[in-house]
Amino acid sequence: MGTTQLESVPEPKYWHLKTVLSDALDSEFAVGEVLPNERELAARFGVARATLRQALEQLELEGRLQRRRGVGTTVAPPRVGVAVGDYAHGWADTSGEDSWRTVDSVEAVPPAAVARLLETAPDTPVHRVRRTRMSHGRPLAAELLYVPAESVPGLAAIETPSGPARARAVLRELRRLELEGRERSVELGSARADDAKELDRLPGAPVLVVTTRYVTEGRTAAVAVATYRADTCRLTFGDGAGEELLAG
Amino acid sequence: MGTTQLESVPEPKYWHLKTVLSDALDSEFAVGEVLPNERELAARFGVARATLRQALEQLELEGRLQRRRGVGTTVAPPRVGVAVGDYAHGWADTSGEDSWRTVDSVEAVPPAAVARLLETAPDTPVHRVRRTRMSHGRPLAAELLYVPAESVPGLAAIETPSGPARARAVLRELRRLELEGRERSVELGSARADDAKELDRLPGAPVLVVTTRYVTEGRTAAVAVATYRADTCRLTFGDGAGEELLAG
DNA sequence: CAGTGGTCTAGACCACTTC
DNA sequence: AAGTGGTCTAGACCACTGC
Repeated sequence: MGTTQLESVPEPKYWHLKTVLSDALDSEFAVGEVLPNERELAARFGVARATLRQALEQLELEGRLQRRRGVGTTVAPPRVGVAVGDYAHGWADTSGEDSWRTVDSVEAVPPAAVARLLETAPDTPVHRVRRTRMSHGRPLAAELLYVPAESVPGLAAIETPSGPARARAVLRELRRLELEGRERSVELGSARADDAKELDRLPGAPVLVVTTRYVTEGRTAAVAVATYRADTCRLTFGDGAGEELLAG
Repeated sequence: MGTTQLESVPEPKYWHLKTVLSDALDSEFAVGEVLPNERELAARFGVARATLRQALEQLELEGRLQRRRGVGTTVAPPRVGVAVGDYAHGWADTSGEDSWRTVDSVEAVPPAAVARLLETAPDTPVHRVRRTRMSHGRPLAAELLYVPAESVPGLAAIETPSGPARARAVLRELRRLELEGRERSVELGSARADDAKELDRLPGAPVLVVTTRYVTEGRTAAVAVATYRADTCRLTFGDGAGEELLAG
């Protein structure tokens, strides 16, 4: 009766390590503070560096740590609440601390999955506008906005065919459409090389992929695929009633 | 002039491996098919098993593969589109292929973050209803619903204090409230041990954490924290206009 | 340049599922 | 008992940052 089933299911070392580190972060470290390097931490806990890294990886995934090659591991600030889909009525570049930066626009054939949403034939090129979402000077998200030519009929063919000016022209035309609704999905992905670069992360970094389908007159006017840094972002979706407590 | 800068930025082996495997999955494997085991794959590609595993991990994160200890690695079906927040008006257990299963309810002190949202004092116990969301017989999500006593005043104190019957009683009372709105956030997390068990995954598995705050009469009526399997789920958010193409 | 995190190896053993 | 994926080790070298 006295046998209390101690450690009959021993948890993995890296899991226990993660708990210990997590508690230490709460009590002994301030946001921004740098941790001892991996080799020292591993030695201090008496584990191999790979095991220690497994624990750090989890904590980074949860947004508790930030690791940068050549620099070190620092305590991350709490995740930012990022409102998706509340940037006023469409595609305006807002200003201030949280804003979209329009990069450029090119003609391109969208990936098959996007073409399906756009209801265009698989090889039809469309306008592809690249934007970056910044907050307090740091990149939050990289977005590719796919716009079929039919959605922006007013676009003069003579204008410059690519680059930032073209991108703004596409957005300007898009803003004239009346939206009937939006449809969104969120899933986990890993950053492609180009997105990773914009997000200041390594390729393969975990991202939240937000796919938005904009509907007008029963058609799909445009499709946006935005990849948000999963380590730093908490996506918030309001439905208009009341202040956004969650966005805190 | 002829020097075309080949491989001046060599990509990591596991990254290249991932690409190769991903292509192979598209062209040579069917959904549900089992791959050769890790030791053999590693040998076949001439890399260490750890390196191969790094590639497999990424593919699993992207929902391309499913790995089960003692069984093997299989090709995963495309992610399910899961509608969050469309289960008809509140907390009804829907039936059919996609449904919530109410597990139980206990009195418990919510985590600090939840207490803050509920606007209750940190140590106030509340009703905690546990539910599981199933689709086609497989677990999609595990949810903890926190309901302050004030939100369900009609709850008779004499009823059984915990268990499934109590859980249903709480939900029944909750359904009488008129909701003014909902506020949602989505972020990446890793499964706690208890959630992992319900989701049929190992602890630490990547999950999408959906936090919902239900508002009524300016107050927070309840807070739900649902953890969805990130490997199998794509969360969809409609806003009511038109069919859900993304839910595919 | 020194110091950091990122990649990679070649092994070992463990936990779990299946037969 | 055999076979799978999961954990862990002790090393090595690479890529990047900052002084």
